[in-house]
Amino acid sequence: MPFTAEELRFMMRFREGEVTLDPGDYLFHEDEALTSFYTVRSGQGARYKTLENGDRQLVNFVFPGDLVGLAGTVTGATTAAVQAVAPMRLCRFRKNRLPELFAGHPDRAYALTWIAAVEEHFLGETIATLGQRNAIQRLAWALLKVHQRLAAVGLADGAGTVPFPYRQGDLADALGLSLVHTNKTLAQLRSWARLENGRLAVFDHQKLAELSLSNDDGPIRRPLL
Amino acid sequence: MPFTAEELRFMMRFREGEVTLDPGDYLFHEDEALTSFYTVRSGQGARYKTLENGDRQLVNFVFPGDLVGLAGTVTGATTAAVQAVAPMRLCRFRKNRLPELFAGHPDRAYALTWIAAVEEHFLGETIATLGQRNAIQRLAWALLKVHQRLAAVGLADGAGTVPFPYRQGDLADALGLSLVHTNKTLAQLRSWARLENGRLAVFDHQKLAELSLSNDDGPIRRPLL
DNA sequence: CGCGGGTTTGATCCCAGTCAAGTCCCGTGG
DNA sequence: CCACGGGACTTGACTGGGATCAAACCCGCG
Repeated sequence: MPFTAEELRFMMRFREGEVTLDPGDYLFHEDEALTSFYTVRSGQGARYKTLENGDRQLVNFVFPGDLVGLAGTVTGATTAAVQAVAPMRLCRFRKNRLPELFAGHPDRAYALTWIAAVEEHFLGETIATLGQRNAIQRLAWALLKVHQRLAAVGLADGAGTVPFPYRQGDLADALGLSLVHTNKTLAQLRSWARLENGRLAVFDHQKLAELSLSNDDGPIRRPLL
Repeated sequence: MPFTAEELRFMMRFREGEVTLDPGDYLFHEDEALTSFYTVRSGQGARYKTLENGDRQLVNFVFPGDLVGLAGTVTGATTAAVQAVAPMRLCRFRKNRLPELFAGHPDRAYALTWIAAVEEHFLGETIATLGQRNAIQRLAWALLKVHQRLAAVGLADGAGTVPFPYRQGDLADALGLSLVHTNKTLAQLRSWARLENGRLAVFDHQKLAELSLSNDDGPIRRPLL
C-alpha cells in the first residue's frame, strides 16, 4: 500500500539495500523464511499461492508504493511467493531493525500498522468478490481497482491508461476464473475497458462500477502522518 | 487472532470498557465510523460484507482471542459488519489511546502489528480457497481451520468437538456456495466431520486435510512477546 | 520461414445455483 | 395434550455459468 514521499524519504534511512528484479524473477518463494521486508519503488509484480494440485491463486498485484513481506517476516515464514512481472526496484528492510523502529519511531510504527490494516481491507474486498460475484462483475471490479490504484500513484498517462504488464492468465488466476472464460468476459467489457499491449485503458469508470456491483468505497485516505 | 494470557492482562489496563452482545446483536455495522477496536473475551460472531444486490459474504468467523475493528479505526470507517452469533463479551479500546500505546509500549504495538499480519495470512488463505477450491475442498478446509482455531483457544471438549453455533447458511456465505449445495456437500463429509446441535465434530483431521488440498501451514506460532 | 507464447473462438460437459417440496424440531397457544 | 407455525435442515429435478478440450490466429524473434 502506498507511502507518501515524505515517508519514503524516512524509510530510506532505515533500509538495508536495494533489490532489482527482472520480469519472472522471484523476490521470495512460498514458505521461505524471511528476514526482510520490502517496499516497491517501481515496477509491478504478483503475490500468489500455489496449491498442491498446481493451481495458482494470485492473492494481489503488487504495485509501486506497496509494502510486501511484512507478514512473512513477522510470522516467520512467507505465505505466498512474490514474482516480478515488469522490471522492479525495491528497498529492503531487515526484520531485526523492526524493534528499533517501533521503539524509536512510534509514529512510523503506527504508519506500518495502518498499512497492514489497509491491506486487510483490500483482501476483504477480494474475498467478497471471489465469493459472491460472477465473471463480469469480477472483471469489472478488478479492472476498476487496478486502474484506481495505479492512477493513485501517478502512473496514468494523458489518455487515462495505466501500465498493466500482466497476461490474461494472471488476471484469471487472480479472480478464480479460467483463462478461456476470462478472455471471453474481457471481450464483453471491451467497450468500457480494454487490455492492450501491456496497458489497461478504462473508458467508462461509471459503467464498470455499475457492472461490478461494488459498494465502492473509493480510494483510501492516507494516514495523517 | 489469539492473545496470550499475559498480553490480555496488559490490555486490560488499556481498555475503556466491556461490551456484551446477545446473538444477533451487532458490534458495529458496515461503513460505521469506528472510534474503538475490540478483543473478544468469549462467544462467537461473524464479520461480513453485504453487496448492493443483497448477497452477503462472511469474511471471517470471529472467535475468542480475536482482535476486531483495528482496520476500521485506523482507516476511519469499517469495511464489514460484526454480528454476534453466540452471546459475546468483548473489551473495548479507544482509538485515541493508540498513539499512547505506540509511544509508551513499543513491544505491545509490535504485537498489534504481528496480529494484523497473521490476519492478513488468514485472509490470503481464504482467497486461495474461494478462488481455486471446489465445494468439497472448501468445506473440508473450512471445517479443519475452524476446528484448529477453536481448539487452539481451548474450546475443544473431551470428544474433540468444538462449539459452532453458526447455521449452514453462514458457512455457505463464508465459502461462496449456495445453502443447498453446502448442505449436500456437508452430507458427503459426514463420515469425517459433522455439524450437530451447535457443535462441530471432526473425526478425521487427516482425511479433511487430504480433501482440502491444503498446503497446511498448521497453527500459527505466537509472537515472542 | 518456422517456432512458441499469448490471445481468440467454438463445442461440449459438469459442478453448483435455483426452484420446489418435504421433514424435523421447537416453542406457543388453544 | 395436541394443533399450529416458523426456522433450520434435507432431498430431488432442472438449469446455466463457467470449466475443459481443441483448434486457430497473431504476433515478435531467431
